Amino acid sequence: MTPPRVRFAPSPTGYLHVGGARTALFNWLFARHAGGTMVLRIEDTDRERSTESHTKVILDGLAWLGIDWDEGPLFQGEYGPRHKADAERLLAEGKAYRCFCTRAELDAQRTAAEASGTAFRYDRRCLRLTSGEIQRRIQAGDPFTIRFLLEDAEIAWDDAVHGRITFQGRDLDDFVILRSDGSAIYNLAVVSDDIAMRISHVIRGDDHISNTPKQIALYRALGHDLPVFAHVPMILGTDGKKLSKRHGATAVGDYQDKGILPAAMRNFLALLGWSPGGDREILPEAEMIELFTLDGIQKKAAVFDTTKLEWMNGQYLSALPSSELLDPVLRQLKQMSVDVGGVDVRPVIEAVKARSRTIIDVAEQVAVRLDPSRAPLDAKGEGLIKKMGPAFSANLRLTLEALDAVPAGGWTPESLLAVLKGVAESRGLKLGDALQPIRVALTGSTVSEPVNELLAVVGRERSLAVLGQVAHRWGGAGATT
RNA sequence: GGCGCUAUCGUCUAGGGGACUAGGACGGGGCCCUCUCAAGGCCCAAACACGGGUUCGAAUCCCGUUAGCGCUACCA
Repeated sequence: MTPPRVRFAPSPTGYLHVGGARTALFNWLFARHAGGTMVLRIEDTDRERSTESHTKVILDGLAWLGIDWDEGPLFQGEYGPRHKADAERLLAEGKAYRCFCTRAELDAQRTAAEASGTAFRYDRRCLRLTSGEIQRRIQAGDPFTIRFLLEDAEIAWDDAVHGRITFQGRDLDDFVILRSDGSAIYNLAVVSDDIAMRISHVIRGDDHISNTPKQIALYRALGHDLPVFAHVPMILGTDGKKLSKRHGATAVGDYQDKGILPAAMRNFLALLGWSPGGDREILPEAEMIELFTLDGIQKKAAVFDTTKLEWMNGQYLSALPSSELLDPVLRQLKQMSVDVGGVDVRPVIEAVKARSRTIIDVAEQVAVRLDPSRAPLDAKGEGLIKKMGPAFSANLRLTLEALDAVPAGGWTPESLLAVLKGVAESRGLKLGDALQPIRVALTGSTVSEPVNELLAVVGRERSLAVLGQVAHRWGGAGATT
């Protein structure tokens, strides 16, 4: 069997949406699995809405997700002459005809059809034009489109995900393939390009199912074999409607900004509408490629569940070594305008990543622990202290005294734990009661890594300084509340 | 309206005639672990849309109903 050729063909009229990203991913997975070729084709024929910056965003988004391609980016706009030639060939062969109907006339027919409750179908009035009349109108400079002459026959195909899908020719009409300005309409452009690029498998969104019979007719009229069609389900918002801006983040870039790891995003997207079978959830790239097949694709639309994405991101975060998290975390810190000086943040990332779901979470916790310009406690932290009552300052003073006596060389998680346990024991305190004030003072939160590790990561000097400040400022206040 | 697609826990899904008292994961609840939280472990609640067939037997096959979604442009 010859290796398959697939394509991802976005139009640069907006950002790379998660739906498009997933379509790209499925194409890529399929190509890589089968040792085939992935073509990237930018469908920029809608000049009004297409922009170069959108193209760049799409390319960046794919790169971020780790989706690469073997040919392209090819720009559909450059193939106008071939599209036109194809249309003219169909015209010459009597498989298409000129239509002089104006937009206004067509609209009128459409509204009339709607009013009478029947489906609009072009009535082929221009097909009945005599050749003399056609010549006269061409000479007169009347604008015309080219319409495909659709045979009244059944059109069916075996979709790789849906099985057999059948349309009746009588439900379709003679659709326009070439605009009056000589540019191709989508259906022609796609077929012309897919033929020229020898695409063997068309993997695209469900919403293209109704275009497919028209495209099949075009393939046949142009004298070419059909590719395999695989129509993948849509991605929906939590309300079951097609995913759109009002659902919040829908662009791949939004998730990058939210601190999602590309590997997690890719894994999550792959599982939206595809399953390797069984209970597998976390799939490394190589395994995904190995396991990917078209018949693992779901027929049903899937709801995009951000919570599960974040869970999955957390899984990747915990599993990844801190060295690999370093760059994205530093980038995030920079964006937060946090300067930690020359300090190596990797140990902090290591200490903190298990409790994080996003890179932003990690960066924030790094900042809390290392940012020298950060005030010891915010309002939330003060509130926590108040809630803890007089015990807070009393216990903090006890542990601080002990910590102060720890030499720099002994400032390790192990010996810190021993010291702290010693204090608690000798004072008859529960370990938690002894440690929680330190945690709150250092992080302004009741949640963190184990306190001994926290102290180690923050460092002796900074720990003692912050603890001292807090003890001083809250020494009396805690007791009075 | 017409045409098409779809239908398993709230969500992502496993399942492709008997292995189903329907499995896993997210989320929710509980317990264990524990200096807090997370992770981890254990447990609980939670679904085959409905109605007909076919069959000894149906979540699985067929038909219908209902619902949702998509398309219905000189957009892609």
